[in-house]
Amino acid sequence: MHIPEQLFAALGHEVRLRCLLLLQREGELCVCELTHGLDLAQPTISRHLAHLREAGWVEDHRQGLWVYYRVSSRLPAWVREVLATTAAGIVNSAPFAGDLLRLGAMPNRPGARGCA
Amino acid sequence: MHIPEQLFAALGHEVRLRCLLLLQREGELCVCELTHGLDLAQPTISRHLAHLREAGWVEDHRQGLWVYYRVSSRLPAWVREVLATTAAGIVNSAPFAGDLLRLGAMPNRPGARGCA
DNA sequence: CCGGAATATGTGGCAAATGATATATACTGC
DNA sequence: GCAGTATATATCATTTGCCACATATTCCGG
Repeated sequence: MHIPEQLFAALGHEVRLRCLLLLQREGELCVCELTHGLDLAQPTISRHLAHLREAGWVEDHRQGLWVYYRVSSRLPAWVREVLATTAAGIVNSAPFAGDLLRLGAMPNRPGARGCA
Repeated sequence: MHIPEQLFAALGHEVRLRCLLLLQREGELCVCELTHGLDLAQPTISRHLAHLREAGWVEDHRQGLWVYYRVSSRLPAWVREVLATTAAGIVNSAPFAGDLLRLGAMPNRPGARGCA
């Protein structure tokens, strides 16, 4: 859909904004990484990811047991620019900076490194 | 306040986004100009302007009978950039383009031209 | 002080978002 | 097919947001 006010409505919730910031920075993350990074219950993360998915801001693809999310590849240029500007503007403040630290310190991350 | 998710939540409503876009383009507008541009009831506009004011997006000042609103001068640089990017991205699509046209065609506009 | 114009706020009802918890689904390895 | 892990969805209670309408407030001119 990509309706402008729906973009901001989606960003207008702390959990979704934190998720999108991590995805914008890391490129692609599975649900358990987001759950660990934000330190929230898994259903909470899944619900907000579903919200972002239905609004068209993220895409998901399953890979075995894990479902990976990333910022949608079909966004208008101005939307990508808004996301990038926002990420740069808030990445060093709470709670976003802490999310990145927690994610970086997460043990047994799945993915390319084959730790799981 | 300028808490990121509160800023975005304020934009997450069509009426408020349309108001903010007109303000971003025109610099300063009174309530009756916004009411005419969006073609909505005055209490609707006032209510959403109050929402934007409380979120920190706009400032108002009274000048006689009219109350003028403008984009707040104390927004962080990245927020102003998000707003400018958004405005440029959506200004040519509905309903935003129509709002600008209606505002431009409004008769008896108050302000510097002293028409009222 | 009074009437009228511009703007703001109060109220009631209702739809939608949220949070916490429980449960269902999808996949892997055996 | 079974057990276990990862993820998604259902449910319920609560809160929040919104709309339409009525009314209040602020200000100006006379």
